[in-house]
Amino acid sequence: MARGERSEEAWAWYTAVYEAVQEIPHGRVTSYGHIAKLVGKPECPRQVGVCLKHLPSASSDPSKKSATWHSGNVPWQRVINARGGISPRQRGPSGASRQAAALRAEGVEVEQGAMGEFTVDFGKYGWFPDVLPSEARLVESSGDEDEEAAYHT
DNA sequence: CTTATGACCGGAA
DNA sequence: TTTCCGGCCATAA
Repeated sequence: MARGERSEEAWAWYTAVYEAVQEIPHGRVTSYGHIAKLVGKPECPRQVGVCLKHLPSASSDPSKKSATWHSGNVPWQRVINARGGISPRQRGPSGASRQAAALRAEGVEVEQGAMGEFTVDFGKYGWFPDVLPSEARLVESSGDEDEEAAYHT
């Protein structure tokens, strides 16, 4: 592929990830892997983390909204790992604790293990739709030959 | 230029 | 149960 194609592809990837993250309801959480699956790249959960790492901080100055995506409009804190835990950043624990605090602020119970690791109960707060709500709307109007799968808790 | 390593995951051993 | 491995690709050294 052409070199110029790379950046364009990357932009699409970042956009898809950020939009998917924005669909996570308030007070719920999901995993990197699930976001990756929702955007069509189930084998790239790692790159989801890369996107969030690159997510700029929200500008406290409203007149200076340079970036479309930032921590003010993308609920990055609702994305945790598949084990239901907040992975400790390499850069120090402040990031993880900040994420835990952000989740608690919206009503999510975050427990802390003996090792200082933060965990969330997916049984209570997990959000794992088969497809994005925006896409699910399209499925609704399609043929209903597909039998509704039994869904139990 | 080449390696190594991540805000990761699922399956195999 | 645990550990290991391949895959993805942006960055750092």
